[in-house]
Amino acid sequence: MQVKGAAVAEEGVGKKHGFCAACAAFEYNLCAAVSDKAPSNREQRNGGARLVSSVHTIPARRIIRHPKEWSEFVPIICRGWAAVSLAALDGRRQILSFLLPGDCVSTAYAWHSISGYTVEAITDVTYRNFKRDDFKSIILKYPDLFELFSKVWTEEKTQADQLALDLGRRTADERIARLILNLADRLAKRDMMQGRTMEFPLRQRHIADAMGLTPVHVSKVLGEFQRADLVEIKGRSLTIIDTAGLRRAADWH
Amino acid sequence: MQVKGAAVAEEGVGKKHGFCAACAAFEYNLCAAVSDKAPSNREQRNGGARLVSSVHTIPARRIIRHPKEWSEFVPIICRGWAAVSLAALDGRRQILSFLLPGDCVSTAYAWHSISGYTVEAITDVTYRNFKRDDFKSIILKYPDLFELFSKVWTEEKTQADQLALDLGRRTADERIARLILNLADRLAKRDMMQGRTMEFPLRQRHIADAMGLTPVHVSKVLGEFQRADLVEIKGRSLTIIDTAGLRRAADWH
DNA sequence: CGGATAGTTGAGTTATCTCAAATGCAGTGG
DNA sequence: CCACTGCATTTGAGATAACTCAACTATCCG
Repeated sequence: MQVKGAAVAEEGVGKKHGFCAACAAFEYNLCAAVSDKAPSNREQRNGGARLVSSVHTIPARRIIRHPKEWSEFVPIICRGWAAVSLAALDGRRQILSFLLPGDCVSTAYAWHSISGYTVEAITDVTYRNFKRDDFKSIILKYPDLFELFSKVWTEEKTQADQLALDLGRRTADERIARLILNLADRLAKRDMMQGRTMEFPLRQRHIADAMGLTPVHVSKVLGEFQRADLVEIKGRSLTIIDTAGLRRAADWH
Repeated sequence: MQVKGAAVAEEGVGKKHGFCAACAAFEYNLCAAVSDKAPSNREQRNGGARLVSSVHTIPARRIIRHPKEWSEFVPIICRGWAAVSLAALDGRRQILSFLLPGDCVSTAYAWHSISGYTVEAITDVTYRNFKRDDFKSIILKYPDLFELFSKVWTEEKTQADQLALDLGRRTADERIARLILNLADRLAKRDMMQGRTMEFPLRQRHIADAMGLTPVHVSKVLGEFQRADLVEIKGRSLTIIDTAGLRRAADWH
């Protein structure tokens, strides 16, 4: 499938703004990373360049990227939630990040064939594969697109570093509270919050794998949080009831 | 101080190869990151561009970068060991990486003013500050220098992700064994190993802060390792006695 | 309805932490 | 050269956060 300039009207990200999906993705990420600047008009700029990409839809629990795969595509999430993880030899898993619509699995994919990471759909996911070389040259061609990209890149690193701080130095309660607040923030930037309520498709084993804990323990902590009226989890959605309390529990800035 | 092409003869990295310090640093990092390719001749290429930089030397334990500082310089280590860390509000610290000669504090510094990180000298350290804008434009000007840079960047991210896996999913023994093996690898790439012996200036609190543990516990683990004849630590140097055993303890690939 | 996956709860275990005291060791000033 | 101060390390005893195991319940989906 070929995408040229403003030619794509697509579900989720693409649809919303009605221009090139890759740019939309980065605009999203830029918002998340840096400011609230409204997406600008980028159509004519990419008018000349051709960004080859293909859309895929995959059901929940399915693998999007296998750790042994050396792909030459840059995947960007259009709809749904996914998880990027790393595994030790004996199978212990660590989830490095949850991907939301507009997220790139990793900006590193833009430069090199990467392997070792597992990307897994949490909900049904639709994503878009960009050919690395095209992606790369588009980014390098337009300086402010590159600027955007480098911000996303930096933001990605910041997140990774914060994760290390969480895993190394915070208690289970703090970690889980932070995860919730973090997700709430990211969803808010995407207009995916209904007030204080968010869609929350994560299973407790996802939370456990992301925060270096056991599902059993996650259950206990989440139970406490609910009994303390910090949050309410019902069905597959989560409502933050006591923001201040949750922040306190999270040792939030 | 101005550095132009091959004009610099400098201690450590620079001296060894006798060409532009920034390139040398990246060559080093490239070696560490990707391959063993011998540094190529890069003089004439940078002949036209001017890279402004200044050299600083700082005693052990002193801060190189304060978390509240928004600097417009990209610091690269020339000599000595340093640590990059992040702190929570209440002072809990997580060391994200140890910097060796040739390392850039973070490639993210090349694009943005970053704050929040502490960089601290472990031994006496001499480092070089490059003006960000110059640094940036040099990198963008020469495609294969950019290629190099992107590899370092990717490697940095890989390390951060592995750290998360370590902190989230591995035992104290594994973490410490891996840290040692990791450092040995990195030092070997820099020709800084004498056989199986390396200079080892880390205090146990550095190891603790890097691996999300307590100094007390680090002491105990290190004690076991020595009693089990895996390593020997004497003065400020460490010798790997039983590589296979240490690897086993580390759950090494 | 049945079979799988997910979540809850309790009891007992363990890795790691905290506290504290003792020792070593390096640099400083008298 | 010695005493002194400030760090670093070692060691032990006791505390605790998080884990394991296991049984039970709830939820989902064909």
